[in-house]
Amino acid sequence: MENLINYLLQFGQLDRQQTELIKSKATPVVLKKGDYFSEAGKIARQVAFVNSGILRVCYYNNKGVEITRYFIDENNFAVDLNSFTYQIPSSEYVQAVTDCQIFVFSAEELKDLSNTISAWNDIISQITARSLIEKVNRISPMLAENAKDRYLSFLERFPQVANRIPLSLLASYLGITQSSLSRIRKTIR
Amino acid sequence: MENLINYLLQFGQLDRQQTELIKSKATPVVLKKGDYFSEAGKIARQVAFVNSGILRVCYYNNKGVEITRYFIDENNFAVDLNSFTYQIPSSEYVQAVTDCQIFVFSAEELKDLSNTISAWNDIISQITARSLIEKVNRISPMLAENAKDRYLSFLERFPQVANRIPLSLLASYLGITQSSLSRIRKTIR
DNA sequence: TTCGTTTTTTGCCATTTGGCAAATGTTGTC
DNA sequence: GACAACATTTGCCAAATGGCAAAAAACGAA
Repeated sequence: MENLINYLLQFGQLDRQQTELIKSKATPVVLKKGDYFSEAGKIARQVAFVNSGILRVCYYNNKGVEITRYFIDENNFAVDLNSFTYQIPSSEYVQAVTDCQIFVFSAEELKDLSNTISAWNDIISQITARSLIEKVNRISPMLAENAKDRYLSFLERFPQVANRIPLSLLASYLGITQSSLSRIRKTIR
Repeated sequence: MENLINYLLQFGQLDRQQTELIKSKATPVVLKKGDYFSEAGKIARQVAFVNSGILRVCYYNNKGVEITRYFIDENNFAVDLNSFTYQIPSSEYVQAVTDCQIFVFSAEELKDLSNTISAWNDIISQITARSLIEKVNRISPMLAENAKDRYLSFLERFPQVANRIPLSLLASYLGITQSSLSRIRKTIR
């Protein structure tokens, strides 16, 4: 769980006792490709830290088409914030794109950590803000780009992700059809 | 400043003394259409609460084209979070789209509030998270929609904004050219 | 009102992307 | 290896959007 601890230490000080406590609360879980970590319609009761593998967040739009909102790769937290924070039913799925190892925290465990570790809330809100800012910064420029540039930007930013996910999901993330993405790939080779 | 106080009260309890303190820290500022609240290259040192009018956040992409990332209308905070939080030079502009009245807080004033009002940090991180989630939720589905649907969604969500901003800026927000947006409008009338 | 400036609309054509279905390629299992 | 299941590529054509420049409309100042 060193990845998790190192990640947290970026955002604040934690002594040995505190990191041990955090480790003791983290439950390792293995997800097989295709498994869901959380599902639309249910209330998210857990937070995950991705230790290895790739998750994606997706939903079905009003035309019934499945849309991939974003991918979550190693050393990032995955949580349906809306659902988890306000304990309301989720509108999206969190699914394993590859086999994954994740560390799971329940709401109660997080509460315990919050009560025991004074810096915890601050660390968590920093992580929350940073990861949301990242999402906005990632998605926002895409609107102004054409499909090819969106694909190239993705390759540049996530070279290690692009070749581990099926083309259909990447196309859905980029907001284009898979045939278009396939054609774009051809023009690049 | 009742708008500001009511907005804050959504996120936590504040007694009379605390709300008076907050009001005493807020500096009213008037921006004329076109004025900048903050600029790329500079470090954001202030946070604004929009009391009336509309701001927009924009930047120039690698082709030199001006892109409008989002609009901020009444009863929302405006801040370049990246720049303000980490005190690094900003990469974007915050500009008044219409004449605006805003209430401004400096970093020092916020610090004072944080030191005096125990609930303050919690309120601020809730506001931060909620407004970021909103941005993500707003932008994210747009990628999967065509231009007409993006426009219709915008109208539905911000009917009171659409007719106060120039078509060119809205087009840039929607990720299309202004001629396209003009044509889309025609098909709707 | 009138003139000059800015914003929006329109025409024309090129380019991009989508839709659909068939063909091809890939992978894992027996 | 042979097969089934799944993923990717391709062909064909239609629809959506862009680029550019001119026309029309709206706006603001004198």
